[in-house]
Amino acid sequence: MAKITKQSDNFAKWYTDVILEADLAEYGPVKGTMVIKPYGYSLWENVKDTLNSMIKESGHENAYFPLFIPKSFLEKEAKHVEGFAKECAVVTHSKLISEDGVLKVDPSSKLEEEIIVRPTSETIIWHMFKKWVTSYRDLPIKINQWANVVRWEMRTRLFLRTSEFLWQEGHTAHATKEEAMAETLMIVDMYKCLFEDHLAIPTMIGRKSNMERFAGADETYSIETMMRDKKALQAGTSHYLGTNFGTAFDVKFQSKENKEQPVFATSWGVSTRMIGALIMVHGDDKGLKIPPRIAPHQVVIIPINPKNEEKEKFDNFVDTIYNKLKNDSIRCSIDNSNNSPGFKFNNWELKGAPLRIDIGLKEFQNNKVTVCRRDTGEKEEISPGQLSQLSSTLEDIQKGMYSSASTFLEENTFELNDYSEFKKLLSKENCFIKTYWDGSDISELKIKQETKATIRCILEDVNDSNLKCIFSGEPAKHLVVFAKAY
RNA sequence: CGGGAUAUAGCGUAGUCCGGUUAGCGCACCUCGUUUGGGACGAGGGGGUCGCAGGUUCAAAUCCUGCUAUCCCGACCA
Repeated sequence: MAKITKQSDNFAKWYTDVILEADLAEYGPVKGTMVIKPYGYSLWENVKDTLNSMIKESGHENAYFPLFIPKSFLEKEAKHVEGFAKECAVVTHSKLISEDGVLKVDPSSKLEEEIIVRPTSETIIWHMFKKWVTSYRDLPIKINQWANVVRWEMRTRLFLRTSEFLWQEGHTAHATKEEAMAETLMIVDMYKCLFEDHLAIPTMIGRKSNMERFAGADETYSIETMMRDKKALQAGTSHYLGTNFGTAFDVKFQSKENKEQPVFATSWGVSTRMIGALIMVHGDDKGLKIPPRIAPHQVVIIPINPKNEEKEKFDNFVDTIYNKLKNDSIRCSIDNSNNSPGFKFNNWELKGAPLRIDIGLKEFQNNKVTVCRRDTGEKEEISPGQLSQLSSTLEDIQKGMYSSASTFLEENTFELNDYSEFKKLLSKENCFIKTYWDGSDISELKIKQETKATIRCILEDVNDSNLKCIFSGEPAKHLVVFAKAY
């Protein structure tokens, strides 16, 4: 049977093994594409549903904008062009001709204007916002869309970087800078809550440096997370776009005072990449470990009755247990597959189900069930009457997963301000390093070239002449966190 | 976009150097039986345009040419 590579042997291989073996996803026929299988998709759906209600509760409305974007739209915002030009799928023709069963592009169907498959939707959305905004009464507009986008990446990995991925992209338009900035920050908090409370993933949050900022943003805030191999993964971003897109698409509004004013923008998103984070933050050598709140199966029941003794009564007993859990709103399923118990135990550990309930003849006769925790491996016999405590066990697992991930992040985050120590530490192991930086591109670039570590985010600004940049020794402007990143 | 490797059943592979039976094996699958508390076992069975297109030859998975795709490593990126 399939065994997965140990994390310590080859973390990258472990990651791929887990995804394929746990049946989350598999490779699509076109390079960089991925089929998200039912188990992986239901995981995504649970996250999506949670986030979707947060988005709606915070006053946003869902809408849908087209996949196809005229090439000319992308040209309108200079930095945006620069950022995305190198990774766009382009539609140039609309017809194929069949020659002896071989399909060829019909040259006569060449498009007047080439069409871009959206790498993100700012341009098409701001094109529409121009039509929608004339007065201060039209603002703010707070739109979100769940969509797929395409970025033609050189190097791809399941969930982390695929040519096509699923995400949510929020786009808002505001009358003032303050309001847009407040929106940007509110979203950061929303993502923080999603990651910490639901995915049990601790975060490190801050602004991006010039070099790492989103193409077309004035400020990018990012949600940084630490994987088990101690590399950083940017798991979500929220951008303050200033008036860049408003200006590029000529969107203006008339104020109460009848003055023409520019429109301020934000955009923000999290993608299926977050599933990658989930895998790499919690997984172990047995496989996935999914936090109860988003687990497709919170409890899996494994009946063990090889000889079908007292079949009817036994099955009724199992059903009773199942129904009790259902009534407690626990996502629960019974594994009646033809596999041996041993296989099922391993398989559900691989798939990361938080709790397992074994019911054999032994339990049946004693009116008990055996509960086994994925996180600790602990087994406990309880009576059916005690099943109601499982909801709190699940919460306990959820909290435990968050706190152990938190401890891991803390234990592997160091504060230092000596460059030779910095280099020594990073050459030895991956980690997060908090340190001071002078804010210059040159220092950042040099550090990246020498250590491969990048500024993940700016934690805070500093104004103290005693604090010096770790690289240049010049007065420091920011406290930042460095790490090697995915 | 550079460097490397690979392409044989659903998956993993042997065979390729040195052309020659009906392309072999493991896993998975199907049937039957025995099993089942930490990845069960036996017997039987089905499944292959050997990546694609040409060429050499009496004969090509094997040699030659071209193409395509994927994987790994770098540069770039959510």
